[in-house]
Amino acid sequence: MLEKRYEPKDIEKKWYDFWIEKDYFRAEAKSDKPAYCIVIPPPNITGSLHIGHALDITLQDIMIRWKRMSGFNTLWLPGTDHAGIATQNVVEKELQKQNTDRHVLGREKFIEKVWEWKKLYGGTIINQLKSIGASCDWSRERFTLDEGLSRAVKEVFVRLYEEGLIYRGEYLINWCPRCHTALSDLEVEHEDKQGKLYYIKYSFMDGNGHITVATTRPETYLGDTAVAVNPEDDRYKHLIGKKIRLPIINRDVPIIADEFVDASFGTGAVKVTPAHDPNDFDMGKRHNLPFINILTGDGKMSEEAGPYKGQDRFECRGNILKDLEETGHLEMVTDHNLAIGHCYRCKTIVEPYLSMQWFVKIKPLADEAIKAVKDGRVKIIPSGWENSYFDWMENIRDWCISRQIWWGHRIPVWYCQEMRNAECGMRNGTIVSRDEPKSCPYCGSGSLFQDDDVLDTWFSSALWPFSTLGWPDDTEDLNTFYPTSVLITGFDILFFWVARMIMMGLKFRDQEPFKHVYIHALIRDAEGQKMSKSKGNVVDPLKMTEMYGTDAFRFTLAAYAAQGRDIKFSEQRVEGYRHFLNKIWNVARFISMNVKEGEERALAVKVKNLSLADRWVLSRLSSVCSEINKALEEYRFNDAAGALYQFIWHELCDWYVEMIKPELYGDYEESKRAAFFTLVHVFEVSLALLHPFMPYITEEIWQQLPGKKEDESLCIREYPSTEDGIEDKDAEKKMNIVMDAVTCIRSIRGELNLSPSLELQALIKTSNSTENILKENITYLEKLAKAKNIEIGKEILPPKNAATAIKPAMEVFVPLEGLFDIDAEISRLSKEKIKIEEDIEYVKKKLSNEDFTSKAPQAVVEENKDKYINYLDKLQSIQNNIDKLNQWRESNE
RNA sequence: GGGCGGAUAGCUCAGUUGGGAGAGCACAGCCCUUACAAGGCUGGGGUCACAGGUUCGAGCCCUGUUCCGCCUACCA
Repeated sequence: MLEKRYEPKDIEKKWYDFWIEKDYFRAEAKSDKPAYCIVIPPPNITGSLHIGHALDITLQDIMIRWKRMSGFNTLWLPGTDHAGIATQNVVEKELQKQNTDRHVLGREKFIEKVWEWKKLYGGTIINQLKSIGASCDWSRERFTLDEGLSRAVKEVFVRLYEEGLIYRGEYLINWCPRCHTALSDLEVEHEDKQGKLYYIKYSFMDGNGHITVATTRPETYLGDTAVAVNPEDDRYKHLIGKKIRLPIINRDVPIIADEFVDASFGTGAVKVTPAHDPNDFDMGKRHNLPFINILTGDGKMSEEAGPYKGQDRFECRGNILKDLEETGHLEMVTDHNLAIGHCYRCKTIVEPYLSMQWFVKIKPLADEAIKAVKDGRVKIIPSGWENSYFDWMENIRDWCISRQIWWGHRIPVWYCQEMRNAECGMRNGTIVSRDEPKSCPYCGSGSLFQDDDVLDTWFSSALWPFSTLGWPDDTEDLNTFYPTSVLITGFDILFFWVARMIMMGLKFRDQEPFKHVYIHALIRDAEGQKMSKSKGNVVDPLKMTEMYGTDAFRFTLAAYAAQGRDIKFSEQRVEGYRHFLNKIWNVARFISMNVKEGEERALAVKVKNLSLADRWVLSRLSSVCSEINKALEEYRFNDAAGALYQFIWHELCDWYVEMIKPELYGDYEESKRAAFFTLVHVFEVSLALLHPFMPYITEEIWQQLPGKKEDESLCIREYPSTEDGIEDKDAEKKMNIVMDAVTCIRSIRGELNLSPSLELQALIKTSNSTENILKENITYLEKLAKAKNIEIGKEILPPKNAATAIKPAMEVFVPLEGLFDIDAEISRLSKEKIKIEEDIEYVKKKLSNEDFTSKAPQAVVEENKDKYINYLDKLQSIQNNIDKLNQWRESNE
């Protein structure tokens, strides 16, 4: 006998340990079974489980458990990401607390520190994944800085370099002055802000007059090396070639002509700062202008800033504005909206900054990745995301991959310091190598030093689907599981990660890394706001599992996961699904209460005499099985969850269990056994269907269920298919008639506020076809409608003082005697009458429209004609009853 | 600036080839009926954002408008 309440805590741990001990989650490198593989989006080692992970993990676990049960050789490959900048930041903060910093420690010692930190805290998130039931193959867990993955990174770097797809050069990149490193374009978050447009007067060198330029960043004027105008702009044509003198610092720069300048914006004259603006950079190249870097790496003004040297960039802006104003060079200031780039890790405003960096020439890789999606080798679900993917891929720019931090994959490049011969000189002493070279392969010098930079973390993540499987070695895992089956993740890393995996997978494996990409929603709070620590509106998934149990939480996430829409998370809904678990738990208790000694074996007996209820529920089960499988196949998690909820609660519990109670409590052994067998069978199959969604409670109940299958765990029971039920349309049809009759009586009871304990008599006037069905199943009516002395027949006449309910093919009368209120009943029926009259009007209009009858499909026309006849019948019945009631009333008066 | 998505019951959302709108929660009424009051039964509640169009027929397809959300962008 099961406990009165379901207590998740102990049970969850018990079964997770059991599954691990039995090694169910381990995949086979070689197997006759078809392979099914998902690589986990590796969470940061600095992270702890947030609700987005919880959704992501739940959906993956559902797919994995479903496929494992469905007979696949299933691999869910887990791991974590070293998260270069984020992790370095965390450890640096620790050092700060100890009043030291990484430069004091030195590179080697610092990295040791980070590894120590990783050992201590890096496993946190992995344990949290386990706690929500993730059935990963932990024996294959990987970390992006593992020896093996590092080898893959070097291999890829070297090969891309050798093909000319990786190059080094001095360009404008996004620079975070706080993290002290370059960022890729993607790592910059733009935020729209109300800013100012400053109009600065530049006097001509000869002292006569001036030209005004507009800028949002006045401090950069210190780096100006030209003023540009559009060559077609009549206002300025005559000034081209003239020189102006920059205020305060008195540098003389030319006025140049460039097509890029939009004459309609601002004054039509642009200050050109090649070292601090991407457009100006291009112009600088075109016109051979000097590049003056006025900033230092930590966002302060450099040597080039003259009197402003050493000032913080924003402090400097203020000072410069003041000085320009005082010297009469600030013409005016207007409001101006602009998007400002922030570092995605620390939110500091980034600077376009000129520096020497490594880049991936991305176009050739992107072209292949576009093709893979275009011709369907990679399918993105929901397909709406394909547009974004193409848009980004088609306008992609070279990827800056070097980072000026220490934690990460150090760039496998060395520089020869001596460059003893021409060959070495030709290469600028650059040595790109998989292994650390002892001496320069070109000139033999032993004086080498390695590039200081590390690679973008996403560079190693891009290799994840094959580096984790053993690449560059030719492993069995790789042959078995690559390409993987599906990648499940949020859209926020579609470009960061998904797109880059596709590029790298195609490049190095000649095959797409996954066949499907399922993009799920972002979880917001109940008001639709993005969750963030600063807003204080985060929902802690671990708290949810503690309060409601992991299963209820997981089921909630699945039920929420409709495609293409964000999730507004409400705790109430978790509570609702906890009730669902309670319901399931109680059916299990009901079953356990009805098991008697020796009955378990009887379950194996082939039962022949199935009742209508048995046949109905088995038929419903059959269609639910196919519904669930189809929904999961199409990643419609919410539909699958909804179908299970509906079936188990409202069909199995509300109808079936109630219907078989008379049999279970009765003495007729054969039908008792049939009912019990069917109940246990349907429930067992339901548990199996549910298992991927709520693994713990289903396992707990299943283990105690009589007549379960041979397997030692629900984890490895075969996933149900339509054959687990028995399709029986005839039973469904008959059952619907029985249900209609029950509903009629219940409606009368409910609408007249009669007590559920009050037994009612019922007289049912039927058509030919329904009479026998109802007569055969009269016990259901008695039980479910709490009715007695039921009379069924074609010739039934409405008794006096009876309430009436009408359904297709039946009229139900409930005599009420003293309780009967004739006026209330007339008004009840009149309401029904109005409804049906509206219906009739609607269909009549349709049918009398010749266009409809001639142009609509014949089936639709027929359907409406049938409807019309049925409506008329119903109206007739209602009218007859109203007439009768009126007669009675008159005769009583 | 470009692109994408959304607007359906009080709330959160389904709605799969266009054939008279559904669920869960909330609400109201009757019930401690021996699995379950975390429950049962019954019921009320919608101009499917707005305006046009296509069609015999539109929540669904097309055009435009408004509001909201998101992505993207080298708008000085």
